[in-house]
Amino acid sequence: MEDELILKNIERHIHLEKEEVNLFYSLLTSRSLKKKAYLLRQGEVCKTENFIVKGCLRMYTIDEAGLEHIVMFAVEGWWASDLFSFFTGAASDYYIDALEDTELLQISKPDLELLYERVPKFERFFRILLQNAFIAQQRRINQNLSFTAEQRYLDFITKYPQLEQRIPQKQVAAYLGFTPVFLSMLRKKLSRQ
Amino acid sequence: MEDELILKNIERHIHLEKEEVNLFYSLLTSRSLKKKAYLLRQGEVCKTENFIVKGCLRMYTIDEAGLEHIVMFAVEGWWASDLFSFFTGAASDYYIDALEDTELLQISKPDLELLYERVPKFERFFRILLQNAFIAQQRRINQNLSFTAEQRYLDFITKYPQLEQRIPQKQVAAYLGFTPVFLSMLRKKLSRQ
DNA sequence: ATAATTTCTTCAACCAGTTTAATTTTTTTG
DNA sequence: CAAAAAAATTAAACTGGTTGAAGAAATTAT
Repeated sequence: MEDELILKNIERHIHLEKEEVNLFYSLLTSRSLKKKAYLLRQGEVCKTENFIVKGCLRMYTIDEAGLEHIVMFAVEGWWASDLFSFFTGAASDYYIDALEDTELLQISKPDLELLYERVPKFERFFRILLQNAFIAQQRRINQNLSFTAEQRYLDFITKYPQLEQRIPQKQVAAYLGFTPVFLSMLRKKLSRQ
Repeated sequence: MEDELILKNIERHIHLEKEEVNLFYSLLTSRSLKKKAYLLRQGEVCKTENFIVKGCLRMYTIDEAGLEHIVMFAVEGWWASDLFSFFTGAASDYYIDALEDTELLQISKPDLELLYERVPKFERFFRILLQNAFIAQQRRINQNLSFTAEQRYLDFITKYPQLEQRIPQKQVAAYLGFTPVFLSMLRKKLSRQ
């Protein structure tokens, strides 16, 4: 089943009884997104936490010049949502859309709160999720400060293995913070050595 | 009293009874750091959450080339610590030191856990703290991608008002991700217009 | 106070990454 | 499978930000 992936993901951090698993499953909604379909748009409130069963999402902004800047990618086994908007109920600054046909499992905020009440250890799990997201961001800030474009690209390849093969290169450039043209030059240079 | 600042900070998010305040105060330790003194070094575990009563700290890394890159500043009324190391018990990648003589209020992890047990709503407060730190980081990643150096500098001035007057300019440059020389040129250019 | 150290400024040469635009390759669509 | 659209490559001119070096200003230590 598809559900196995999400269960494995959760049981890396907390152990669940069979009934607790059943309750959790009963609160999940599955959803499909076609490639290019939006899960969230700027100005909307992010109402769900989304676990990716299959496919790939990106979260991004559009700057004044109309350029897209990608804050995160999420593939199978990852959670994707604007946690800020989800937690606070504020309008999101971000878009989230699908780079491939994608299947999700979603849990809404009221259902999550119900879950916390019935199975408090889920609170622990979602706190760990936030912590991990925090750490990943801190790492990225630091790398943007201390790495060259080339180092960032090489790090990207190892951090998101295979992803480069699945998505357009211009998306990689929009994540790394330089132009597609420059990425193309970089790749050429690296392939020569 | 110095304690008023930390109480105000907390009561922005949760309301406390007198006894709860007293318990909280009893778990705080105050500490002074002379300018240039370290609160945390790379490789150490961050054992406390630190509230700044007076002064200024910075959290930074040193890259292979020996350059310092500042991940955050923290002034009066802010919390500073390596949350990752604090939560997980892992060795920190960061240094934290004082840019001015600084006075802190500290709470250790065991005491924080005691506090959570006795006054569960503190759990809420520290979760909000993590959320806010998360949001601030997300904003910074996005700005590093979509803003020019000049925009980032102007944004810095409004986000950390007066801080530029308190610390050496080279620290500002190490935060913004460019050289002190370039910052000097930027300031000259901006003062002319 | 004076000396020593750190920080800031200025300038010129330089380099990493951008821009624009033309061409080719790949992917998507009917 | 053909046509259209999107993405990738290449090259040349350009710009934002760096480097190194030298002097001036400010801070710190004695």
